[in-house]
Formats: sequence, C-alpha cells, structure tokens
Amino acid sequence: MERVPSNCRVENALGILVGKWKPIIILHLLQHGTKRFNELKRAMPGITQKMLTKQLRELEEEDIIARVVYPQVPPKVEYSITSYGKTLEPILEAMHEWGTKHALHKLEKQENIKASN
Amino acid sequence: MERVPSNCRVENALGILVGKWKPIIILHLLQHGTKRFNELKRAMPGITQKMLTKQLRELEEEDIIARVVYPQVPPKVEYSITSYGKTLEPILEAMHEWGTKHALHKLEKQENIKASN
DNA sequence: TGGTATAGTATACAAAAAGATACTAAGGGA
DNA sequence: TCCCTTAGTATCTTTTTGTATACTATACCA
Repeated sequence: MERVPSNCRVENALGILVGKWKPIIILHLLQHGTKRFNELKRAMPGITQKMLTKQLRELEEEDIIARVVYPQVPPKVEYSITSYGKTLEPILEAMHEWGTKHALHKLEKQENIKASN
Repeated sequence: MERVPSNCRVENALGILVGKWKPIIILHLLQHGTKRFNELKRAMPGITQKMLTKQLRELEEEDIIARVVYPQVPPKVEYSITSYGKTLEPILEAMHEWGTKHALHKLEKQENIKASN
C-alpha cells in the first residue's frame, strides 16, 4: 500500500472491497438489510466464524457497517450497512454488472477453444 | 472463489482487480498507453520483476492486456490494454473517486478523535 | 575483453491470509 | 444433569502472496 503513485486512490477502495468475503457481506446487507451474525454465516456457505468475525470487524472499523450488541444470553448481535457504507453501492453494482458480463466472456472464449479443436 | 452465493458475480470483477498491483498496472496502461516491461517497472517503484511478470501474465490470461514480443536482442515486449480491458475503466474510475472521498472521510474521523481529547 | 542493456526464469525464504478445530459463557428445555 | 443455543476467542496448520537474489541469452559499445 506504500510507495504507490500519489494520484492513485484506487487502492483506498480496494483495501475495503478486498478479501474474498467483504463484497459478499456488503452486498448481502445492502440487499437484505439488518442481519444477525449466524444469519450471515448461514447465507455464506464456506465461510468460517473466524473469517466472518474478522471481515465484519474490519468493515465496522471503516464505518461501512454498524454492529449492535443486545446484552442477552445467548448473545444477539445485529449488523447493518451504515449510510456511509451505502455510498459503496454504485461500485458494487458496477462490479456485479461487469462480473456478470465477464463470466459470459470467459465462457465464449472456452467455446472458441473447443470449436477450434 | 467456490461456494459463493450464485447471484454474486462481484467476485468475478474482484478476482481481476485484486492483487496489490493489478489496478495500478491497469490504470497506468489506461492513462499512458502502450508500455514496455521496464517502463512499467520504473513507473512502479517497489514492485519486483517476478511480481510484475506474474500480474501481467494473469491480466493477459483474462484478456485485459495484450502482450507483444519483438524478436530482438535485447528483448522488447510491449504491453497495452485490450478493448475488452477498457470496459473496466468505469469501475476503476468509480473506485478512484470513492477512494479519494474515503481518504477524506478517514481524515475527518481522525480530526474528530483529536478534537474530543 | 569486459561491461551494459532487456525481459525474463529459478530458487529460497518471509510474511500475510485463510482454514480447521476446540473452547467459552449462561440461560432454557428435556 | 446434560445438551442446545449464540457470538464469539484461541491455537495451530496450510495456502497464498510477496521479497530477495542470482542467473540467462545475445547484441552493442568502449
């Protein structure tokens, strides 16, 4: 992150969006609203508790999501996107759109390879 | 990359943009056009040859950049963005813009912390 | 003859990210 | 009494990334 051309702020966004799970978490909360820890976990098969916790903490640190703890046993913790976090929506949308097209592009490429054999 | 909710193609874009150097390489080629290997290297202080090579090969694999080898000694290899790669520009732009604002947001947050002490 | 340049590859190593697994507190239910 | 639940920690291992360094071929120049 250091020693990067000074006009490049792309890394700033990337630093937040990166990490296999972050965009998925943000997108899920954007689309489904407030969720409890285990609801998120169940929605993302394959993620470990450690990873989910870590990603959530990092997103909280950046003001992207809010964490509300209810003092109960068993515990209840709710996560939601902050209004600041919502400013990421256009980027996520753009990425989602491009990603969809790119999946197609890759498919076509494979078809071409097959056809030429 | 496996076991991700099927409606989520964000990872598809992220997979390409991620890696400390990729967005910088793409942005540089977008802004400055065709460049030789060592020109890129010099433009990115801190990157090693191995990393630059690896990133370039991965971007080539995804059709984002084109690699042209001139059979000369000493070797000459030119890299440029493909027309397909140019479709990433809006995302990079959006990220750059958001990243700039986010740098400000972080600064303000720090100021607030200072002020309250 | 020796040095310079380019675009790499090969190898070894260090650091960071991710994954697997076990553990915790305290209330409720069988 | 034992087990279940939730939202985590703690610890260890594996995988992925990144760094450092040395090496290559061959033409050109002094």
